[in-house]
Amino acid sequence: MNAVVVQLRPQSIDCGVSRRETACAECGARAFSVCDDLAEADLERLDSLAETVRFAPGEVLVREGDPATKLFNLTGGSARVFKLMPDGRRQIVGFLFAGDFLGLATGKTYAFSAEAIEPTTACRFNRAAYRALIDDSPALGSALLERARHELAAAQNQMLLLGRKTAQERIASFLLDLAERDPMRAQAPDALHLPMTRTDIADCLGLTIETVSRTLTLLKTSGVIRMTTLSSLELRDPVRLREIAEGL
Amino acid sequence: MNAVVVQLRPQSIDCGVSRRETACAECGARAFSVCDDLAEADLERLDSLAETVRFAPGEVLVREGDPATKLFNLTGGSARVFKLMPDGRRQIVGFLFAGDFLGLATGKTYAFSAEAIEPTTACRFNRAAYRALIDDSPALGSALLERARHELAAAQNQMLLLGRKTAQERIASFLLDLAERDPMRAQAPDALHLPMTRTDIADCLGLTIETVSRTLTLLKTSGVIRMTTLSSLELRDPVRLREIAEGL
DNA sequence: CGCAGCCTTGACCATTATCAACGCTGGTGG
DNA sequence: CCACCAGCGTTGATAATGGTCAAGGCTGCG
Repeated sequence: MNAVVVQLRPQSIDCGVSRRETACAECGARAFSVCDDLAEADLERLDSLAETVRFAPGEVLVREGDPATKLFNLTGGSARVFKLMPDGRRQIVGFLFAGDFLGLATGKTYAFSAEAIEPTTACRFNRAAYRALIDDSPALGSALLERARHELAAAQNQMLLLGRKTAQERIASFLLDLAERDPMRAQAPDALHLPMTRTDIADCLGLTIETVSRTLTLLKTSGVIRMTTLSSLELRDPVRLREIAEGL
Repeated sequence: MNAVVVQLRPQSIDCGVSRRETACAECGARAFSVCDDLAEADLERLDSLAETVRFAPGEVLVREGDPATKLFNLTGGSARVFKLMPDGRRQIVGFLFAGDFLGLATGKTYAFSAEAIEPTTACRFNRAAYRALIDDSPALGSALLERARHELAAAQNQMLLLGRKTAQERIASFLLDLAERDPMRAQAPDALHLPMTRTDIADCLGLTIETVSRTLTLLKTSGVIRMTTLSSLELRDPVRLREIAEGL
């Protein structure tokens, strides 16, 4: 397979993994090329651009306001992307998992911070060199544009969630979203791993940890979900959960 | 000026206005080319793709769920872009003004609806043909990617607003945002036109019309703004307004 | 001039935030 | 190996922000 750009899971295009890393152990089965027509020279350039980096939990990938010199492509683990207000209020604008790209929304400086949640590995690129490569390769450019479209659509869904949904609807939407975006480690169908803390979930959904906790208890009590441990649960009634998420 | 892509105002790249329309009366002074290197053949293609359309207030430009066959570029007036929940709850994900592009976040079907607020004119394109042109023209593609970046960054700011700001902070942010995005019709500096209804503002900020009204009254009373008519106001203390928006 | 639609204001209510206490759990050191 | 401690999560009581319901006032158009 001669592909720099691989799809690690549905609707998640990895635009950074170099050839050596294409056969990712975890997700190799799903990986397929969406960008076969890159020239050998481009592949060499990408290889020379990329470096593999590791982050411990809590470690900073990028900091809001810093000059945006690097782009990242998560190859393992997970990260939170967030914005802060001067008084410390935090809004998590997204979680990243293996295959997700960090830096699409980035201009001269980062408009958000990002931290690893778990031990995390990523492919790091020099932004300027990467952009030069995009300009040379229309296929890579349109793949990125496609990804930006998905992120924008996801952002609009999140606006609907934050602006108009109740606490229960938010939690239900969040769980379904997570199940769809991070199916890699599902041991069983409808099993779900929550690498992030309750505080992270609260800051993503515009709630407090208490409300998150109470709402999870509510869903648990009504039999829609079952919590196996603090960080893993089971969607016992995904259909009902979807109805709740949509406000039905 | 040989430019299909013109910048109508800072950070707003018009990727659709054909040559004939480049010298827009309202904003001609600010327009400049960001995409000079399009071939004459591409210009002809764009011309043949584009058609000018008019919308009366309330008229639908696109409807959520419909096949996405058209893209739009507003050349005058304004529009609201929104998502609906089954029970009618509405979230406005953005307002569009002259020079704004509609359809960036669009895949096979529209993920949002859009309606004209005022009498509105737009340049309409066939999506498939437009995408083909993008593939042929790297400059146009990267201009679109750049625009997608800005929209994504704006979406993240809106998430912070919806998830973590108080009613007063939301209104202040909204007014400042509007002042920045729609400076065209400013008669005086810090004068501001509100083409949308209170309901629109509420549905954009995740509030009710009553809260919007009360909060505007509050800002009026504290002397930060002054309302000239229902749909136009004056930012009397932009610095203080900014502080309020940031939660200081 | 009158009406319809939108906006404002007021009174009351509810969802969620805040404050507080307690419990679980995993890691560390005795 | 067990016990303690720190950090995170849960639960409860109370409070507040913003929502709901209701009435009245502009305003612009016919």
